[in-house]
Amino acid sequence: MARLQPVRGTHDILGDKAIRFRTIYEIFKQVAERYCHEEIDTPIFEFTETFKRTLGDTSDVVTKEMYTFEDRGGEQVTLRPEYTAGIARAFMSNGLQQSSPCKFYSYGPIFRYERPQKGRMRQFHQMDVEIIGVPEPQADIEVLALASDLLNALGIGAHITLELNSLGDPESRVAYRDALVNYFAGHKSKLSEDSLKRLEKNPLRILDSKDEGDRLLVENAPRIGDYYNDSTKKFFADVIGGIEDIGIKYKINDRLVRGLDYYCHTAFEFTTDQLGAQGTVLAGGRYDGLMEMMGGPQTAGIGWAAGMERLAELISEDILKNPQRPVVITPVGEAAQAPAMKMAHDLRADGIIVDMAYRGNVGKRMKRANKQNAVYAVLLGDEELSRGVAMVKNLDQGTQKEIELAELSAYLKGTNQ
RNA sequence: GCGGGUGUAGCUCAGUAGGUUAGAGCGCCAGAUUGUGAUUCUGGAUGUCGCCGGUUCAAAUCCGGUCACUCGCCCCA
Repeated sequence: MARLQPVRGTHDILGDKAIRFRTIYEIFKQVAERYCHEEIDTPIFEFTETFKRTLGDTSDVVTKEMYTFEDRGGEQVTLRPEYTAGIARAFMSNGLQQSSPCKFYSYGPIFRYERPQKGRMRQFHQMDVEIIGVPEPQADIEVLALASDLLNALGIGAHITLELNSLGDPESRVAYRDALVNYFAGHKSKLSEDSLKRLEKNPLRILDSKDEGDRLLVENAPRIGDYYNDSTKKFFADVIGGIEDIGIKYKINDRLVRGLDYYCHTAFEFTTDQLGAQGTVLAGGRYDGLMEMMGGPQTAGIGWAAGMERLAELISEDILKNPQRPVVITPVGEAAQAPAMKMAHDLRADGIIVDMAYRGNVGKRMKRANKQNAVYAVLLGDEELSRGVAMVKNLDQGTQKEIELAELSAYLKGTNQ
């Protein structure tokens, strides 16, 4: 048994989970296309450099969470730990500056070597949305509207809050960062061990520390809003005004931050209190500095990613489509086997969902039909064959009726609705 | 990477002053009913008690290690 275990932090998606994933994806696709986003599917691995460059050498994701290996040609490659870097790379590789702005959506597996817990896997799945090449706040508004529409379409809007912040333009952000480092450096003795490290690597992160002592310090820490310059203020006001006009509820959280340098302006998280410690269900922000950092031309970008596993836990039963019920063909006797297979094939060609009752006596086969949640069982034996009919039993009503083989498809379709 | 909890049948779980053959419900299989399911009745199989080692006359039970799951921290969707 030991060796038949899935690798730690991975899971098989089947049954109810598969239905949930598919339902969510279909709704996502529908909503995204309504916003004129196009599908993009980038490779699940890239040169390690692509992620190192963009995420920075000090981030946790790069230093300890990446699945990196050398391929047979000696290249260092990494299973994608996030979407944005790969899509930005694709944007440049394909010369899409020419057709900018671009709006993308994508869905697939993401890999991070983390300690698994509820709502956190090593291979997990994200839906992703990006708008590239639009520096205007309209992109921020649209991307937030898309997120909000998606969560509402999934029926979980009521359990989720949008937390919103602006990290400002580079000038504002640098000014704030300096003020913050300055402030915390003056209180080093009261900072938690984790936050002392953050002070070096990622001072903004101290703001969302869960340590009690840190929180007291954070209370009196400088507020980012006080460091916005005029253009940042205007940009943020435009975003807020835009989502208010649309009727999206939000909460300003000036401690919501992003560690990486290429982030600017809008940062947001849609969170829930129903998933334990992993409350963020969808998160994103603006990354106008990213392309430059990757060696391309300065290009604006904004996007978000949503965690499939977390959403799948939240959505309620009633948005799940019931699987369509099949017709089950039950041959009786050796002579009926081949004609039954042929019948199944013909009915399927007509678009009817058909399964076979493979073995056993009639009782066994009926049992199987029932277990398959079939609408009808179609009995085909010597007697029926000789007369060119099939016995069609309605399993819900327990009634049955002989149908001419030529009429069978039409009969099943006609009453199937 | 750090700390806590848990690991017994396919599933949900009983089972500790260590003691003979390890249990229940659900599910599964078979029969009652060899041309009629879902109900009912009868019967059956569930298993290296996560794995390895130690203590003991004796370990599912106690101890150590290990693996997995789980909750939290870090980080993040």
